[in-house]
Amino acid sequence: MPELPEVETIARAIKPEIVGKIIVSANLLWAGSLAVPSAKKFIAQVAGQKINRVSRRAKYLILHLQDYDLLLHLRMSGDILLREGRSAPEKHDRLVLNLRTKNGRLSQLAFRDPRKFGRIWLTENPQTFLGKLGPEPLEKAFTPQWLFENLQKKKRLLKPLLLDQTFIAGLGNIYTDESLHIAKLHPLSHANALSPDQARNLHKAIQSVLREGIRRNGASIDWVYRGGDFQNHFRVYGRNGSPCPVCHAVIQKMTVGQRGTHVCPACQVLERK
DNA sequence: CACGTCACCTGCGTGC
DNA sequence: TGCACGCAGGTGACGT
Repeated sequence: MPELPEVETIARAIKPEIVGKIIVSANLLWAGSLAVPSAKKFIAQVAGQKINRVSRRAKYLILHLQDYDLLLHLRMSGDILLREGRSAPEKHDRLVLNLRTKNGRLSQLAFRDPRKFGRIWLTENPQTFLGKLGPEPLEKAFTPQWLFENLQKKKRLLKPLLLDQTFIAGLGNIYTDESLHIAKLHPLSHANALSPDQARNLHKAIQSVLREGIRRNGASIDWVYRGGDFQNHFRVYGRNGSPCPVCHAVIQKMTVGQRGTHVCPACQVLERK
């Protein structure tokens, strides 16, 4: 489930539930989920740490602890679940943090990840792992001007570029397809061929679709469910064979950079350069 | 630098 | 019902 709006939804949901609590202990059920440090160090270092703050950067969820930052990346199938009290780990739990409030109330934070692609970092230097990310698309540094200038510098195909987290941070397959459709741009366009107007439209589309995703609490598809409903408002993603909501042409599915890609052949015309 | 390919994993829907 | 297959919201390591 995890693109920017989904991770943001999770961050907002768990923040009031876990800030101020103490991580009493950690139960690491799949060591492969741990990027850094070693399992032994992780368990020792995380124990006793208070959760001071929760934030998000790109698709990373960040728990700011007393002495470390705990970074969680959900990749394709990860999720975060909170449980009251103490219960046995569930089938796809990869890490469970046992929490306690000052007055002794117990709860758990579970990192659930069926496909085991997700990763966890416990570090004093988060910039080591977050430093190469591009701008946050909903923050000030991401302006139409910035987008145009930086598209000009890239020869790459538009969709793979938008998926590149070092270019812009937070877009994934769904929100990229949706953005391109709103901006009436073809995923196979060359980045440096966009006009200032097209760049401005793309900028606006990216921001509006991410805001819509957040407003709808993200998209919940397949067996991963978080209560969001953006999946009911997709314009093109997963809608191949259905009519375009704008012009009613039949939406087509193609492959771009090994990713399923959805376009309206009438709205998104590939200009040959 | 840009691009393609593969690897990492499990689960679900489809079609035979 | 069983089974093979294709596909999935992401990224990183290669090779050309």
